[in-house]
Amino acid sequence: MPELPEVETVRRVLEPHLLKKKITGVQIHNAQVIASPSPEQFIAGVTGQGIAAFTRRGKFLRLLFESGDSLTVHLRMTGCLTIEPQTMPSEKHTHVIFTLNDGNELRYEDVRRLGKIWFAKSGEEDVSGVKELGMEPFDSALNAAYLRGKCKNSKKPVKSMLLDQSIVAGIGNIYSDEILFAAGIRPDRACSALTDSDFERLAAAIPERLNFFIEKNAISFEEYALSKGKDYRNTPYLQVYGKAGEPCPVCGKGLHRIVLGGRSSVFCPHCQI
DNA sequence: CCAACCCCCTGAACGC
DNA sequence: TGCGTTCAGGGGGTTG
Repeated sequence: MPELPEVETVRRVLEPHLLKKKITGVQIHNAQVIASPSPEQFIAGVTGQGIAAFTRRGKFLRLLFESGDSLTVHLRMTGCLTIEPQTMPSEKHTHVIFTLNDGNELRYEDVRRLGKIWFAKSGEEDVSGVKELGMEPFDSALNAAYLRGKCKNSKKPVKSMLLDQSIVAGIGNIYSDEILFAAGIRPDRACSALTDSDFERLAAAIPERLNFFIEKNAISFEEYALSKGKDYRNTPYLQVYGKAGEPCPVCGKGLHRIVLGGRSSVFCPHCQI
């Protein structure tokens, strides 16, 4: 379930092994994960490209090529990227393989095939959805005033606001619960009912919590490779997500679970107001 | 404008 | 043992 901290972990782990490498070939085992263009155009476009940068925006990853063309990946629920020697057999759910010029392969694996990959020529309109994203959580302009401006006329629950990628990019169901717990705000509070103090605590909790989990996720390339890119090590540090019925780590009273917008939400009715 | 649903898709967990 | 149901949820879509 990659959200921003997991996606950033993938970026940090793989970046040194991708920069200045060249993609010499592409195999598509399942064209379903190629969002655009056609598989034929995708292979023709990606083959021969030199990798200049590996970046993240929200939950999207992007390989920027020296030509200015780019490859954008969204892992959704179960997607993962690995770099493995060409000699290592690929997994059952490996859908796309990019051959690198150093004897390795960049592989995209995705059990549920919900993830997507886009190739775009330089200057071509971006259809991946990246350009619709809101502010990065670590942007200094993400402050109480920004959130208040997005919220003042909305009766939506604050949790739905956090999950809205066009407001803040990168937060999913796990970290929205963790952020709201840290900020002491109930997930079902209406946005328009939040006070200035609530917005201050929320604006502080967003980068603080995400950065905390990025740091807890720190992993070496070797460990990452051993776990096939599936080992995220921050779950022991979760305070409320998935812990309905368990005692609140602060007050000891039972954590509650409600459903908001079809999403399971766990919170402490005593600590979160 | 919004909420409430469906869809994609598989595997784990659970009830009988 | 095995079969059916439910749940997990990111993001796009449709309907009321």
